[in-house]
Amino acid sequence: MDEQWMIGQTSLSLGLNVGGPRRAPPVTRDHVEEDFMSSKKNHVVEALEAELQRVGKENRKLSDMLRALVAKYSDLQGKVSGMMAAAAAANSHRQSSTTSEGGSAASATRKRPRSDSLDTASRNPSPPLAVAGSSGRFAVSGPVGPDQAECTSVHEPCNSKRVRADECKATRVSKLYVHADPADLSLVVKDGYQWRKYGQKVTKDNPCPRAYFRCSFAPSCQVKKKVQRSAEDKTVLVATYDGDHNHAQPPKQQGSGGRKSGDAAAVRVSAAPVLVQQQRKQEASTAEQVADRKNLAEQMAATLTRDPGFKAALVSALSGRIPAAWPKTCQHKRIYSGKHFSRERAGA
DNA sequence: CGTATTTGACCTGCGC
DNA sequence: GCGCAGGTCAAATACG
Ligand SMILES: [Zn+2]
Repeated sequence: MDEQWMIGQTSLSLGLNVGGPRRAPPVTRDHVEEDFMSSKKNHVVEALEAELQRVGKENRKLSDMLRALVAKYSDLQGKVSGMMAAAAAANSHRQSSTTSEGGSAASATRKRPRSDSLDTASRNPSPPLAVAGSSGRFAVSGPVGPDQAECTSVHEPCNSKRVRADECKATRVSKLYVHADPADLSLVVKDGYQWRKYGQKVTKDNPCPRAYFRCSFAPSCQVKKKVQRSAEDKTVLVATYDGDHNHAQPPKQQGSGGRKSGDAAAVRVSAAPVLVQQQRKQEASTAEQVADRKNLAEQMAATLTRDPGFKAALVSALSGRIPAAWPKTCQHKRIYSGKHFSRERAGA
């Protein structure tokens, strides 16, 4: 089905793999030479065909692996969601007794618990799920020890009223608790990704402002995060991640000119990014770990399978031609995808 | 000079 | 319909 594409792409790698036998336009001088050239040409064609077959084979192999990955993922996701449902049921039982958030009774009375997990999460420390199967309890309420980060994540289904149709694809929301110096006013959680701050707001139930960040790979990556100091313990930064990155963590490179990204500025925060990542893994129970990894796999699988250019990228990768610079070009344009969203919404 | 951040204005959803 | 609160935009500003 992709033969045309394959041909086009393999022609890219010809230069790499075949290399030598590129001949000049045939100016026929001799029958002998012509014969020689034609035989050589045949040789090249054979080599090309072999290469084509090899690449096709690899492509099939990778596709199979991807399929298996997706299948495994959906299987595990089913299990996880089952566990989540059970945990949520258990959670809702004791939720009434564990509203230990503090004395913010006024705000609590004003609003009914919304389905928006971000909102509820910020006012209610008990997470919307408890995936910790082994430990039984999943306490994120209190601040963790110094230099520790704790993370909880959830697949947000389409039940939120505020979630619009275009966001209905089960956005993942995860919370990360990072210990930070209270004297440091920067609301930056260094997690290895690059973020662009696009807003700050003082919320009602917390005197500390909440900062809004968007992945600097936007609009290709729609991940957002909110960072706010815990109302109880100002040494704790609560980072709420909305979505999953569809790319790897950027290397510690900063573009020419301009200033450092917010991520780089976060050196002041106690937890190093790698540390955070590792602690996320460590804190997470095995179930969550699996879910986390699965989610990553899902992201990759979904992205790849959805992307028509996946195969092209695959072949490009095989031939070492990954377009590494594309996010940079994206950054150059000041694209606010959200603007289009909101404006369109306003129009409609 | 190019890019990131700041910050007031604006938009949208929700409760009354 | 109005007011409130959270979220986002984008011009102005800061920075390397
Ligand atoms: Zn991203």
